[in-house]
Amino acid sequence: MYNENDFHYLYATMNTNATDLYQSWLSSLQNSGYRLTETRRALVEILAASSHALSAVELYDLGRRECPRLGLVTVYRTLEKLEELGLIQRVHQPGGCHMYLRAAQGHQHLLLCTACGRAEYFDGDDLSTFMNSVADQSGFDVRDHWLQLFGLCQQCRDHDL
Amino acid sequence: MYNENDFHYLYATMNTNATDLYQSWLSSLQNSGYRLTETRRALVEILAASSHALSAVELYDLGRRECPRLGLVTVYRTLEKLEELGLIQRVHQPGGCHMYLRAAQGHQHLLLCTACGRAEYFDGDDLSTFMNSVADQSGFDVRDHWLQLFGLCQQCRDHDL
DNA sequence: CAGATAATGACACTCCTTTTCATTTACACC
DNA sequence: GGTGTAAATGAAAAGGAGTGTCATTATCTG
Repeated sequence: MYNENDFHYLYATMNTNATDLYQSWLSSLQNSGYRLTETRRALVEILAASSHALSAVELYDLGRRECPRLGLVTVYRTLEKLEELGLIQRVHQPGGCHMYLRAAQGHQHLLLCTACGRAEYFDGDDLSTFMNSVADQSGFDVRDHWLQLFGLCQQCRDHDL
Repeated sequence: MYNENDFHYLYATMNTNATDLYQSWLSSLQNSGYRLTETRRALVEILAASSHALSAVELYDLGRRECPRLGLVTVYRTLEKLEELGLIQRVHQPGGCHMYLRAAQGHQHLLLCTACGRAEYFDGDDLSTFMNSVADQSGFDVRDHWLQLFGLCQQCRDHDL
């Protein structure tokens, strides 16, 4: 079962995609006039590599491994900047709504494993037909949507039997 | 624009549907061994009649009109019980995730007006085809989903013209 | 290398929510 | 209808998450 304190689940080793993401996030920060500090690099690296949505405290604990002097305030401020730049986004789950994950690209939607907490994006079919029919029936001018799916990821299904 | 303190928007006069809901919620509470107090009736009445998701404090302020001695603690406990019974559910919005609304029935999904805050349910087309295709592609065993649409409701569109 | 200023971490503070506890109230039973 | 028991209430206090303040440190520019 998913254990919030088991960082093995929270922080996978960095793969090529994550490295690209890491570099591009650093560029984004720099292009927006933000400085690249050791602390910030560490936090960005963790977030870019994470396969799970992270809370501020989880990120704080992970960050302190590399920067023992890290303060929780810095974590909040870093999350704030990354969200402002559209690089990460908040993830809402039944258990809590203050977790952060790399932002969706285009029409991606979120798949969350209820057992291990893993978060994945999938490229959603276009839902605009559906949305238009809703708009017609309701009188709403639909401008945005959130779609999240919950279930068991491949690994957790395998473990179960 | 939507003003949190303007209760006219938050608490419409009770219509027939709301009365039915109110009565059935009271029965649910009673059937589960909970007692029907004056305070509880008032809070249930407000929630059943509300066209907007309400925060604890909003419910508190509305409740105090009928029960001036009402405490905020009671509001939290009442929300807890109603949620436990599946009568209300939390609504997650960009601005906050601690608002409550009557629970969705069956395959209903949520429509939220970003201008006035009005919340409506619509009977969603069955998304199971879509979900199956996601399951096939991702390896996830999809068990549940959240779908929320954001936009402008009819009234707010008219006002904006 | 030096100056300007962004970023940091410690501390204090606010806001939302939960816990504790004495009092009040609803319901079941007689 | 009274009466007893246990749930429900409200006040006060405690807990936790997130935000401001400020002196110090670090980054980037020139």
